[in-house]
Amino acid sequence: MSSSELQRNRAVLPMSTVRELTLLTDRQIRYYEQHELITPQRGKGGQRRFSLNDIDRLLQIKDYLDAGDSTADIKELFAKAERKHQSQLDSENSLRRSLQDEFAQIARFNQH
DNA sequence: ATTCTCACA
DNA sequence: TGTGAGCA
Repeated sequence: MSSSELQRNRAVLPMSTVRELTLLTDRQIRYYEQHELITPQRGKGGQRRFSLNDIDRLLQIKDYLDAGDSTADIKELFAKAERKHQSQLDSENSLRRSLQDEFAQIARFNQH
């Protein structure tokens, strides 16, 4: 996992910041969490700590909601996107392995 | 001061 | 989804 990707997942933002960045009310943000559209971490005193990816998710939720999708629809859309992303990574790894194998073969061949 | 949970004249 | 109460 890349360094920037880790940073986007660092949950450090408090409610107040997320509220302003997304233009959503804290009431709505908690509501979406209840419906498992986001899963922010918790800090001291049980307070939510959001990451940049959480912000991104919230922005997407806003768009989908405007487009007429229900919270259940959105949850499924995210799950689908996640599965797609995962299979994408899998095929990349598989391709990388076969290339490494081929190079290893070539290297062995050149030694003889 | 801020956020959290829970309940609802 | 909004609002107010009572905590931490």
